[in-house]
Amino acid sequence: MARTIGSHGPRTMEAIRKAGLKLIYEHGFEAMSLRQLAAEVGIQVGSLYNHISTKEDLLYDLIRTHMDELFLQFDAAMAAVDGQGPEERLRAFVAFHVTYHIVRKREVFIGASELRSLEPNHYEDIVSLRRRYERRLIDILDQGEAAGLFRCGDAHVAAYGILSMLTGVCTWFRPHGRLTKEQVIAMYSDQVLGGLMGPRGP
Amino acid sequence: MARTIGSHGPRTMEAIRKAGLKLIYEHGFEAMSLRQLAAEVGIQVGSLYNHISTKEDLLYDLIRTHMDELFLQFDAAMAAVDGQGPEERLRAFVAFHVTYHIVRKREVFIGASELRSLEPNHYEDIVSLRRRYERRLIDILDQGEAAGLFRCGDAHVAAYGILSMLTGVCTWFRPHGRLTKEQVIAMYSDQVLGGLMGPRGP
Amino acid sequence: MARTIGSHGPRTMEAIRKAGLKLIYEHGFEAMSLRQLAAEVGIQVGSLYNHISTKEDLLYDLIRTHMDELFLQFDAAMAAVDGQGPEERLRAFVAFHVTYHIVRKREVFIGASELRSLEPNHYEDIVSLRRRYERRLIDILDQGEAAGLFRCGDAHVAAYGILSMLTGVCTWFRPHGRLTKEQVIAMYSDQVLGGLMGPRGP
Amino acid sequence: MARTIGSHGPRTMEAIRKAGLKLIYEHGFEAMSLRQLAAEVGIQVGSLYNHISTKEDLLYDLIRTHMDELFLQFDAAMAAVDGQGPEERLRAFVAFHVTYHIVRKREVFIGASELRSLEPNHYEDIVSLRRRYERRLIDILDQGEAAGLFRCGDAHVAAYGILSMLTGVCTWFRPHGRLTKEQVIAMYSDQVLGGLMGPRGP
DNA sequence: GATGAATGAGAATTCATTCAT
DNA sequence: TATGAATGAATTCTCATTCAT
Repeated sequence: MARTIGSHGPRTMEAIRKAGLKLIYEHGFEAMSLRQLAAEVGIQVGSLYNHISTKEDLLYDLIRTHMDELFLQFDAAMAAVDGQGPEERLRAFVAFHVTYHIVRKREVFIGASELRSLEPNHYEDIVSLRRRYERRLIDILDQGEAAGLFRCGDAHVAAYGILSMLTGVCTWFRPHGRLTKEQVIAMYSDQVLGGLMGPRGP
Repeated sequence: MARTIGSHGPRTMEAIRKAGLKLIYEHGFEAMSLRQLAAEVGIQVGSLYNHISTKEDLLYDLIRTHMDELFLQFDAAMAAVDGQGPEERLRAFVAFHVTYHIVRKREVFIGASELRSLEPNHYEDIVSLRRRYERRLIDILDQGEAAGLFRCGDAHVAAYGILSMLTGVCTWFRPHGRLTKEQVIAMYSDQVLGGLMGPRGP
Repeated sequence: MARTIGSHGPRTMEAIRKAGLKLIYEHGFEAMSLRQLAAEVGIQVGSLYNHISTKEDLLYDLIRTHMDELFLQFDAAMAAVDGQGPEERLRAFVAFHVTYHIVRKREVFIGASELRSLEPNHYEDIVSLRRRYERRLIDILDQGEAAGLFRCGDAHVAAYGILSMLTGVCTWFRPHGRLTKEQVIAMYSDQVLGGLMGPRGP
Repeated sequence: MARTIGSHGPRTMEAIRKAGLKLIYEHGFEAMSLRQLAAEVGIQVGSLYNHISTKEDLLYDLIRTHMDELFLQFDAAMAAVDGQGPEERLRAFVAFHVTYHIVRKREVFIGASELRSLEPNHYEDIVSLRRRYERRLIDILDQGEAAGLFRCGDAHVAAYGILSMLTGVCTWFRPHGRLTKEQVIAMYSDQVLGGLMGPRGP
């Protein structure tokens, strides 16, 4: 007998993506079995293959979609400070990055920790998108440096440091914890700005 | 850990640890098979069990050893600034943390990304060590805050941010890259100190 | 066979038979998947079942059709030498068999090598048709033996040998190769006739 | 718990080869599952992989071993007629080929019908051995033709015909059937020799 | 200590087939 | 008739682990 009633094609695919996101986040991509995934979705293992072509392909799909969304939301967020100075733009970047990494913490975590499991082509694709995103921050730092506002030392290294610091929130931030998202953003904005504009060492 | 006394026993165990470190770093713990490991060491799979009791046990051994080493070296490094002020101690912390994370980048990476694969007991053990290490930094921040030197907002969150930023070096730092380790330490020291002592936002 | 009446039904069924013939010849029946078959035809897998009832059923249909055609053409070919002597009839048999096995090499190949995959009933059906065909040759040999023309030793065994020899052409004959079909027929006629009428061993 | 008592390594491998030969002959390579094979041997499926590296590899091993044996026995058989004339050598060839194809009918059958399932490299390897074997017969025919004894028409085509005829015995010969192996050899020797030395067509 | 052969569970993937739309 | 999504059993192969030798 075929087909349980309900759950049409697109709906099933959406369920697979959702379940995949959850399970990969919780157990890691290698550790997640398609058995688990199918069970979570409520279909048979073989039925997965009506929607995905490969386990790796699901991973790529999730990460790629996340990267696309990242750029989409980034552009929207930065549009609000278009034409403004490097300080305002850096503050906007911090606010956006922290927000996105809190709201999409699972996508973000997977997108950073499971790259190893991508096929070479897919790997290259994602890595180049990540570089392009880093570049966005580096550009802001360069502008700030050019304007005599920031002292970065090295814009690339400063950017890596800032990104690492901000991205960390997806690890420890708890929605109803001691601090609100806004407080964290305020703190980290000060810390980042202070780091680039503050006093130099001994 | 199943360290067995014998003729070339310790030597073999050391080879297993070395190979395990390499393979787990390269492929991830789940993705590394004991067959690969045995091949890398140059023995048969079955022989591994004369030295380890479990695959998971090897992972725990590697991480635990790394944590012990971390504390050992931390204590040695901080002894040099014993009795000095928070700023000197924070600079010493930055220097130590960056150095360790560059030199032991594989241990550090595994110790952060493969915790998921530990048994509950082992997991708790390592996580509490990590918390204890974080605590060391938080203490410095607290002292700086108490002394009116630092404005952290929230010492825990500030510490997480600093740790994330500094730990990032194990991902991107290349020994013969554009910047030396010392330059990176100088930059990040300024950035961290500036972040805590610099101007506040709008 | 599940030939369904309809608009482009027969055309689709013909396409399925053609594609099936090709794929089974190339990969073997077990190795051919219905997915491959559907793709070759240009429809979806499920749609195949509007035309066939079973994978095995398609195989039987192909082989059975081939056997029917074999007898049809055999009768037509032998009608031309009706009433003539065993030698002429044997030459006609050789010419017919070689021709058919060159022209229909895929059907012939499948009809010999994929019998194993037929259901018991279908298997019996085809095997009995094959025996009936062999019988046609044995009859000719018997007549030649009775007429004092041939010395077969054992008509069955002689027939098996002749059939094997002639059937072999479907394996190695290439349409534009060194020899024409007519040359092969001439050679093999001589060889077969010589074998039955030639000198006896030591 | 590991290992059932008995059945050491080489013995197990021999059992696998024997069971593989039987099952592939009976069901075909594609249709034989490793489940079946393991069950026939009396071990678990996974244990097969202590002895073979791949299902295809087992097939290659069986066929390659058969080809090696074929040449070994061929050389031994032909040594007995070394230095004799083409007629004696052809009779020896017929006797050898028929005998081998009766005694090793399963190896022979597999070696002809399952080539499709070999990897390209393995396929090439076996096909070239088969060509080399055909060459042995062609050489005899060429010598007979040169000596004015045989009229082949085309030595290659004649050889293919002879090989097909003789090889056929592995399909229909039954050890305790109507004819003994010796009778079949005698008949086919006459038929082959007659075919090459007998009268030419109309 | 090392080896090689075993286990049994589990991996991803493919298969023929069904059927509501 | 065709489609797409489902089933459930089967496929080859890999895994960590055990243990007699």
